[in-house]
Amino acid sequence: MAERARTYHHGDLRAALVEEAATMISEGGAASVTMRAIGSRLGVSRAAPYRHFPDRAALLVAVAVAGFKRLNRRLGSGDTGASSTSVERLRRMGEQYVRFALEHPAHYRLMYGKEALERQDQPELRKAAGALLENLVDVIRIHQQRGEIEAGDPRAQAYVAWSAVHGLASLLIERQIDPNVDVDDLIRQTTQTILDGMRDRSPD
Amino acid sequence: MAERARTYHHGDLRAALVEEAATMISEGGAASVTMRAIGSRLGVSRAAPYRHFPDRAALLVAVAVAGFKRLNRRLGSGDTGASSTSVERLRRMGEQYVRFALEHPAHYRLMYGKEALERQDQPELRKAAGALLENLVDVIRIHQQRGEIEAGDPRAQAYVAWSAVHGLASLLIERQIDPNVDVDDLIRQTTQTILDGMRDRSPD
DNA sequence: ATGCTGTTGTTGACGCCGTCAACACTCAGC
DNA sequence: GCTGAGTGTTGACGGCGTCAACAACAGCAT
Repeated sequence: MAERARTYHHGDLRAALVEEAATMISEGGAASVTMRAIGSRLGVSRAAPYRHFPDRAALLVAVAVAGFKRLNRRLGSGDTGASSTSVERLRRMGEQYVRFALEHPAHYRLMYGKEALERQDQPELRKAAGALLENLVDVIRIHQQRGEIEAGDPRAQAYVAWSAVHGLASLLIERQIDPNVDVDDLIRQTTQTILDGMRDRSPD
Repeated sequence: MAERARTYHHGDLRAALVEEAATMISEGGAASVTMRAIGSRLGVSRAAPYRHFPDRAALLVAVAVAGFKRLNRRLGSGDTGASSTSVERLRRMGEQYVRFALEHPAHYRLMYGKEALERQDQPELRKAAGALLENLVDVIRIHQQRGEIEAGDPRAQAYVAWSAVHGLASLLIERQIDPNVDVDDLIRQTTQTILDGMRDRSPD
């Protein structure tokens, strides 16, 4: 069941393609994922991937979707327990978000780079990114109810927070930030600034 | 001096290439800028651009640098006068930043997309982006001295603010944000949250 | 004016790419 | 065992970036 020992049919080429593409992306960026190269690496012909994806962009979209799911899982696993004091959970989410991007820069780039996918509105991708947003909205709503975050449309606040961490991740990945600054400090300061800006100041 | 009326030599092909590339990018994205297409559009051969740029990436870098300069000029032109109340100037910078990105999405993408440029550390590009950061640091320092922004490393604060507006611009461009939300409101809320988070709370 | 030299533009060719069409193999179910 | 759908292969086409060899021009010294 494990290895089908060189049969004509691969066994599960589709899954293998997505996995191998992710590996290639981390090694040489999305541009290095060519249909010919990935076929060769998996021991199949250049046209074999077309039995599972209509074109190269579709394969890359599948990889991007997988990335969003991984990221989502990572963010969700952050202590759902109410043990966290204050808005600690939100801070941790932001931190994990940026850390994911730094650990998988090329993959992260692909997830947000519509350019590389050159396609109209991938619904799958939109759904995966949407799930991430929903997660964030939920957490924000919880903290609103606890009075730790000012009232207002939680979706808008989620967009603001998402913008901050995505922007930081993007600038770091694209090497727009002086390598001498302490990344951990910067992450902390970014999340802290956002949280301070969203803190409930009603008793002011 | 204006038109050299079909001579063998173009006159100023280098400048024409950068300009035409920018046009093509706005029309069909960076991917549509091929050496053959741009040559054809300018009435020269496919290899002519190579007399002015070592390869396609170098041409795109030149376009990206031009974009940073335009953006910088736009941000700088925002009322240097001390007439602005409070941190109004910072808010306006953020707004103009995002607006630029929305008006020139493909160009903006190129400016930050190292992937498309697939190159090691373009010093020209680094310098252009660096100028933008310096600008922001200067303005933040001014507001710090006025006591409108909490003390601390202004560079770190600049990175935080930059992250927020860049992230928002990026998410908007990549259509990750529900088109039903009011973009102007979102821009305002983002800049406001960042400014609140950076506001001096020493008399707390 | 003439010829030299460096710059700029052209054409031909190479290899790589995505993709399609036609063909080949394999396997499950009859 | 036959069949048909699913999967993988090969050949071919056009487009791409790029290099090498060649051609036209501009400016300058003579």
